[in-house]
Amino acid sequence: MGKKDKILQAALHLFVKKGIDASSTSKIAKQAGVASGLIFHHFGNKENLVNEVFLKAKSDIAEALKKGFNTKEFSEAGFKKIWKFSINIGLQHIITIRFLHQYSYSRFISSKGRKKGKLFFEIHRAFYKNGIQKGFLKDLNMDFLTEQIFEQYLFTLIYIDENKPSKVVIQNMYMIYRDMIFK
Amino acid sequence: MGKKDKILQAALHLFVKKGIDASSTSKIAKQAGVASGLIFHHFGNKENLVNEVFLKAKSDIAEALKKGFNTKEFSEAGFKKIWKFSINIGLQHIITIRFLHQYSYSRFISSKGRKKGKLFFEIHRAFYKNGIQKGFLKDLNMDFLTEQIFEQYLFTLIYIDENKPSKVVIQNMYMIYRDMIFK
Amino acid sequence: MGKKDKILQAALHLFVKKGIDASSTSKIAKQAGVASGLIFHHFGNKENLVNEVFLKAKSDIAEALKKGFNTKEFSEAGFKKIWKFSINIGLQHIITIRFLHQYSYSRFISSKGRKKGKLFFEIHRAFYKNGIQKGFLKDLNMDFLTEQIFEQYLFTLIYIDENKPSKVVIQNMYMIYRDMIFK
Amino acid sequence: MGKKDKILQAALHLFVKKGIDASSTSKIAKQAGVASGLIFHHFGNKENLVNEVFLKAKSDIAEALKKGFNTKEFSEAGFKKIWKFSINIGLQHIITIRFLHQYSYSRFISSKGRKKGKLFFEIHRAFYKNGIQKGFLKDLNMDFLTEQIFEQYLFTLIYIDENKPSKVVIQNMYMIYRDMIFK
DNA sequence: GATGAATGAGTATTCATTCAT
DNA sequence: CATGAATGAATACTCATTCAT
Repeated sequence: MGKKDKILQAALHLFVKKGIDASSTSKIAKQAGVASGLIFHHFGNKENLVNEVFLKAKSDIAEALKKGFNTKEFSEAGFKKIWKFSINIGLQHIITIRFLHQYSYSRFISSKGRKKGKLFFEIHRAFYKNGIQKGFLKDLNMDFLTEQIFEQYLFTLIYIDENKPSKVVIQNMYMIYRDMIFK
Repeated sequence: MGKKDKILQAALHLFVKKGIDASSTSKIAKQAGVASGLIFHHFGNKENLVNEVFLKAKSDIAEALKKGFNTKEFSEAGFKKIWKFSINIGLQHIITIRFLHQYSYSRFISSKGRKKGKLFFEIHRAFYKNGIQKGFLKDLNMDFLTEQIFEQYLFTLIYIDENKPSKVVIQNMYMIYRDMIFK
Repeated sequence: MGKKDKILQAALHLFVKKGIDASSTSKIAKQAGVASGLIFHHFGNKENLVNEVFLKAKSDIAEALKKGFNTKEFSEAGFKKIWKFSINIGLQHIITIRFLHQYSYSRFISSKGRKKGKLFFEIHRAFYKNGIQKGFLKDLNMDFLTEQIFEQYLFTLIYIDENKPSKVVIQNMYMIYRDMIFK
Repeated sequence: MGKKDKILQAALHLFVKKGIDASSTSKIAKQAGVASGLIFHHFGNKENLVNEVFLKAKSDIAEALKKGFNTKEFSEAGFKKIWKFSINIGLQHIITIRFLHQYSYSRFISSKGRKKGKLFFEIHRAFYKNGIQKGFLKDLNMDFLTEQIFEQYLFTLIYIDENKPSKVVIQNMYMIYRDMIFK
């Protein structure tokens, strides 16, 4: 892995563990095993670093989730399959998920970064749109719907990771999820 | 207002606007119009100050919401009334709400503080419990249910504050909310 | 001497010896025997410190020179007396003089500071004005005249300090000086 | 223009605008449109670069002024002609002039560099010497005289550049200049 | 209760310089 | 000749906290 990637990785982990403000650039550099100046050579300043971590996080999750979408045709069974798959993927990327939960809507992410980040999930938007058109899903504002679903997705993953609930509880969680958006 | 309260108020506003890490005690003191040393005279250290801000926030919201609960008997109509009332109250205390959204589950709040904070909402837990017993609500783990509801409440308020949605959209938001927890 | 004054003094000496850019605030603090943070407590930032050093320098010199002016009435004999007196005073404050020579017209001094600094020399301006009115001095733009004279004064002092010239040479220097401005 | 010359030019401009300490090698490289390493390839270190900029500056000015000296025979009329010519030349090279004014006697220029720099002005020294011998100029120490004249020349140019004075004022400035050194 | 001078470790960032390519 | 990634010491400035008044 190149040194730039090592910085991104170390930053992601520290941001989640300690918070962005409390993760000094020198600690990030030490953790990444590079000179402190290299962060500024590659990213210019800490703010840019944070935004690049964010973009990589969104991109990584979007990439990993993509494999679950083998169709644009919405169906309830298909949705449940995707949900299960997505939860599994999310638990495999739990650090990245935690970062997104903590910072997606924080002052650390510029609105430019937020906009760029949304582009990675076009495939999901299309799927939900199809669900609305076919009459499965509530006819909600698309923007609100997708944000709500993603927030809920993140919250669910963190709850699972922290409380290791039984299969029954997870089943309950799915139901809540489904009832929120299905007609 | 006493100087101690001025400090608490200034801290709340700065924490929401700039973040806790980025709100230095000296800036808080300046904003409150008091000497920097006074914060340590009253609160000992910054950590204690943060936790007292948190406790006051929870207490203020709980106190304000109390007036909406004139019964412990759960009913769908009563729930909707309370929901509307709570949204109005929340928008009147939007700064406090934002603070709770950002920091309730953050590393800044000690587990002791979090526990204390839950006590203020006994009245709500009782109400939901009654809702489960009467068969209105899904038979979910009480802890998960209340956390989920409060998170959802905060998210809704912030979405409304930021996007000023139409009555129809707010109605939709209520429906999502209701379908999540009602059987 | 208070700690604030110790900082001003240490800064003056370092600025002259090493240059302003090369005199780090931590070196200034160490030289002054105070904590590094105290500079920022008292002056806010390095720029302000530099400007306060400048103002103190101008004020100190102006104060010391004042004693030489017991009249506002210009005369050639009086002028020569004042010149000799001023040279002696200047040599006693040679560090301060060097600071003014190096930085009075540098980018380190704000135009606001420069303006304030001029006020200290009202007494001189009045004296030269009188000299022009009485027909002793060339009828030059007052602003140009006084700046020219002060620059020349600083240059002379530094030449004397560095080359320790004989009385004859100093006499020559006076003549140059006189011929520049006398009709 | 070769890349080496581009570096020298960019350095000159930045040194005048921002100061030498505040002009980092990487900024110089960026301004010159070359890779940062190239400065060290050509000049070894920053100090050498500064001294080469200085030498080029002196050489450029000396070269440009040379054309005004078509005689070694001093005369008052000749001197005035040369003065006017030199002021015009100086204004055409104002950046270079400013560099010399700021740094000729600064700690950035090594004594070796200063000595080398003086060689470019042999033609002037000879001219003034002739002026002393012929009884036009005061019988001052040659070293003091030439330094004084050059300092005065630089100061005059900067005053003109900054204040755009009228012809009358410039005429006054010449008179001061003349009276300083003429018997 | 209230002030604000004083501390010194810590922060983001810059810098001159090196070196493999 | 030319590039730009990489280094780590140094810099201006901030911070939580203490303490004498």
